[in-house]
Amino acid sequence: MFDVFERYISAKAILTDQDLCLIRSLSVERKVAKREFVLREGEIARYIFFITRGMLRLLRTDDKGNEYILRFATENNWLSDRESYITGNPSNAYIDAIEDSQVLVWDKQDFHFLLKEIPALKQLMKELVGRSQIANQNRVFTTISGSAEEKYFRFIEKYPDTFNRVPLHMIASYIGVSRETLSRIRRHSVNK
Amino acid sequence: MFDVFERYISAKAILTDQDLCLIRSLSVERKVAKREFVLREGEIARYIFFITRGMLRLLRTDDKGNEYILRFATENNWLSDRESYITGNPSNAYIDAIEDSQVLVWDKQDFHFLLKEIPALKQLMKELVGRSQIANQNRVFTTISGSAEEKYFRFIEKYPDTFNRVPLHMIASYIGVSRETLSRIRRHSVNK
DNA sequence: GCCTGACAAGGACATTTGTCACAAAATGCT
DNA sequence: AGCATTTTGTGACAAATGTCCTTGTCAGGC
Repeated sequence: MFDVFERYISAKAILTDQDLCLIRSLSVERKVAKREFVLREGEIARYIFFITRGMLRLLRTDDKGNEYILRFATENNWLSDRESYITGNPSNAYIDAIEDSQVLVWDKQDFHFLLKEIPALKQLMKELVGRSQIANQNRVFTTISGSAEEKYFRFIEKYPDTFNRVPLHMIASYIGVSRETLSRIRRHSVNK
Repeated sequence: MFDVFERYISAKAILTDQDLCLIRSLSVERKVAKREFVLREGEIARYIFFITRGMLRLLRTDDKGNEYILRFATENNWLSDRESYITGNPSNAYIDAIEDSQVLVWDKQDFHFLLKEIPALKQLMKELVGRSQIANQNRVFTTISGSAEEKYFRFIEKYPDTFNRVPLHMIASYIGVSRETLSRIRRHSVNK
């Protein structure tokens, strides 16, 4: 399981064998079954995850119990609830697996230690934060502009792999429309 | 003008007089008139702004020419188009002033130099990036959940000061509804 | 192999929201 | 003060979307 991570990190940062060893020594390998939660609302996000296999999602619920997916995360991606992770406050989000998955887990303290010891890792994380800023900005724009139909097709265009792996109602929940609306959109676009 | 910044930065980071001098020496003071642009689509964001007075906005347009406001930025806030600033690609956003404003401007290269020279500044910017991640995440959630009415009242609750300073159609453009819808919401809520 | 639950689709209807057109009020500028 | 522009509100209508409900299919668990 760690070798997936090793390939990833070696392509993104220049690390010594010692660095890798250190990172590995503080990591925990974990399997997460489909529908299993690794973070629940009210808990504090003490861990950062790297997905080596499968797919997880970050989601929130409103007062009526509706789910809103904030992020799909697949292999070779990092995941945590940033808000709780950074602030140390109880999370208002959930993380669970959409497919049977395998993840590497680091404790926040340990990871912080790694960042201090391994500048290349720190640099990589910084780059990723920058990218996530950009992605979030673009998502905000996508979400406030355009119709449900546009959002749907933009999603397919941008995340074709994810689109083919998750049920439609989750895509509805990601773009912020009801699943019935998504059904309608699909029906109408068949005719075209 | 610089004294506003000085008060801000002194409250947020521990800097020596030399640090401050250095920061100041690389800054440019600039007035921005209401409706004046400091960044246009297609330009590269080479500067980072700190607002000492007034209010600016970051916005994008769609193919139909509709405006979507991504961010309101008031006194004591930093502003740039992160995407263009980070990637160096032409921006797909605009920045202009909503009120007559005063800003401090740093060239990207210069600012990068400052970050290298002044760890406390680097640390501060890192914190701000973290907060913007959280804010963006929350905005995505707010935007995909709830009705126009909910979004409107959540905006007022969250940004009462901004609400009182900007025209309503800009709030509509921020939360992603038409201004007519906002008018309706206001009319109905008067009766309550 | 059967049964349950998850998933997708569809119809019917209510509600929300967008669009267009116009008017009133407020504001800024000279 | 007077004029132009901006801002806000409103009505009428169409379109989009949500909600509730039923149905059918399919896959996984036992």
